[in-house]
Amino acid sequence: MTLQTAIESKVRSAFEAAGFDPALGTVRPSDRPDLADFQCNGCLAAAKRYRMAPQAAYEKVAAHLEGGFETAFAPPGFLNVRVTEEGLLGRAASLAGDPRFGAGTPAEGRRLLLDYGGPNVAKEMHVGHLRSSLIGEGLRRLLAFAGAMVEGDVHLGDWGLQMGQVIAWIEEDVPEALDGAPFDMDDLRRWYPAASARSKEDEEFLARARRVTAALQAGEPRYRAIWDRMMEVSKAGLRRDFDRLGVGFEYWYGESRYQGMLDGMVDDLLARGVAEEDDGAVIIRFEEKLPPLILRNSRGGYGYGATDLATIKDRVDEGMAGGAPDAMLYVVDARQKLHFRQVFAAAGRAGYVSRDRLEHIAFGTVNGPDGKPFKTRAGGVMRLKDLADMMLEAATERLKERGEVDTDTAEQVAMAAVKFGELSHDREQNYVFDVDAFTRFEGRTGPYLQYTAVRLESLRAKAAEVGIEPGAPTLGTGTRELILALDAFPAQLDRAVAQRKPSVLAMHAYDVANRINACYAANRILGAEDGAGHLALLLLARRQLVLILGILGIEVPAEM
RNA sequence: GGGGCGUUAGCUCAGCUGGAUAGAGCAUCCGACUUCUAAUCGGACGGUCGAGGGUUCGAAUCCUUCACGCCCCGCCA
Repeated sequence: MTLQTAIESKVRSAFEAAGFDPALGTVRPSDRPDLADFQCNGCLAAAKRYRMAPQAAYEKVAAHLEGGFETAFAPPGFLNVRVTEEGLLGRAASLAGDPRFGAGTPAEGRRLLLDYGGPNVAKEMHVGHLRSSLIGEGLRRLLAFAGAMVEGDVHLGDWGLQMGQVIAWIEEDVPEALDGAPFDMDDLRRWYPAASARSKEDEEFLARARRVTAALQAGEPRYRAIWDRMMEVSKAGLRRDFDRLGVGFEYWYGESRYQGMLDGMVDDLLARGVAEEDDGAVIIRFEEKLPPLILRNSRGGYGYGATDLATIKDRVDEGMAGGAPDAMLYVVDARQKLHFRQVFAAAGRAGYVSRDRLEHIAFGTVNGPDGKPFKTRAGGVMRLKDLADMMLEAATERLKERGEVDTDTAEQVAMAAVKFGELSHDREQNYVFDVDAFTRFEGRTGPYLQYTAVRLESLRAKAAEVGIEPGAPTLGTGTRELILALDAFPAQLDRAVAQRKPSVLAMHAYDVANRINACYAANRILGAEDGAGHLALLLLARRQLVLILGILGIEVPAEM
């Protein structure tokens, strides 16, 4: 049990014993660490509800409080709690024997299917894919740690007009490829944007792309063959990018998987009166002021409304390992919010799955320093690989200042900067992608967290050399703050899980690291009388830090 | 026109759902390595919380109006 929950339980009982609503006894970390470790604001509410002075309410509650902590009244009506030194040391001792640091399993037994990544075939991944990939992977690890059974599906954009566009482009510009001439990711990287750009300005080309799309979907062998090869080349490239980020999936399904289901699904929905025809298109209407979802356009083609709905049906029917998921989580750009509301409502209406089992984990746009969606100086989007290489170069430069550069270490540092840079932001907000800020490794960054862990390991080794082994934790400058931070982990985990936000844990990790470093600076280990006790505490904190970094997908190098 | 999100320190962002003196990082300035990794630590500077009105003991937080910005709105995904 954490200090916070233990104290809260006592405070609530005291409120009850005093004749007040126990719900008023909510305890939280204090806003004023100079005055208290925890605070309860319930006396203010009690004063109002039971018509008495806040201090009188406090006196009544305090009369029933005892054990392990000191309380004080502070105007206008705060109940301040200070943990005793014995209480702190006791908590440190109990944490030392707990690999999970008191963390519960708020997602225990839940079977969750996570849809994230979502790259398009034939198109290289760029910085825009970072958010979905890293938030998705972070959530997967977070939820798994919280006791859930989680599986991920990359949900490739491998079908539809975009594919027709590229094939139409190939047919015209590099017809030999259609006849079997080899091509690679670099070729695809040129073709896709060219095809996409041309579709916007050349109506005739767009019309042709539509015909190609229809033919591909109808199974035209030559188109199908080149599509297969594009998939092969593309997936290999995507795997490289995902591997480098440490992002993995159980399923590499794509939109193409559901194509065979669409006719039957739409017919069924029409027959059951869930869907209806309108202007030649098939749509689902909603009672709420929600625009209808288009399943099939007037030309008989299917868009992603139909595909996404079929995906849900398939995930319920085929499920994950061991059956249907309890919930499906979509880590997708916030701009798709309306679309998912429609699709989720449609899934509910169709009877595939109830809406409360579908969640859109929306995230904001990555903007450039100008406040508009991020573009490179050249005006294009930055490739994921280019970003990673740029980070690697920056990390290598930094490591050079210390001596020999280990390539793996440089890569770990670079990825830590990328991941923490992403995961420390609230996913729901847009954020500014600033190259200079990203390649800085000081302050609230991934490398700072790694550095904190690395120097402690170094310290442990040096201490061992001179015969200092971690002993029973002792208190010193900054140790109170450190133990309180470690104690807060279970609550932060609960919050991160409830809000589906790895960023909550990222912030907590920084908090822990910050306090570790303060202790490190203030308390000498080697040659100090209580060195063994402080070392124990630092290493305990390091263990929690490394645990959280693991959840965030950040590795800790041996040296840096 | 309808809807969503946002506006907090020079910059980038927190602020645990109504509480104390609104907090970090970066930037700037001042300190701290002959002894454990200075990618660090300590301190200073810096804010009419977009504007007005309201709700109440109390508002960055809730309601409302307005301004500005980004985004979405039946046959692209």
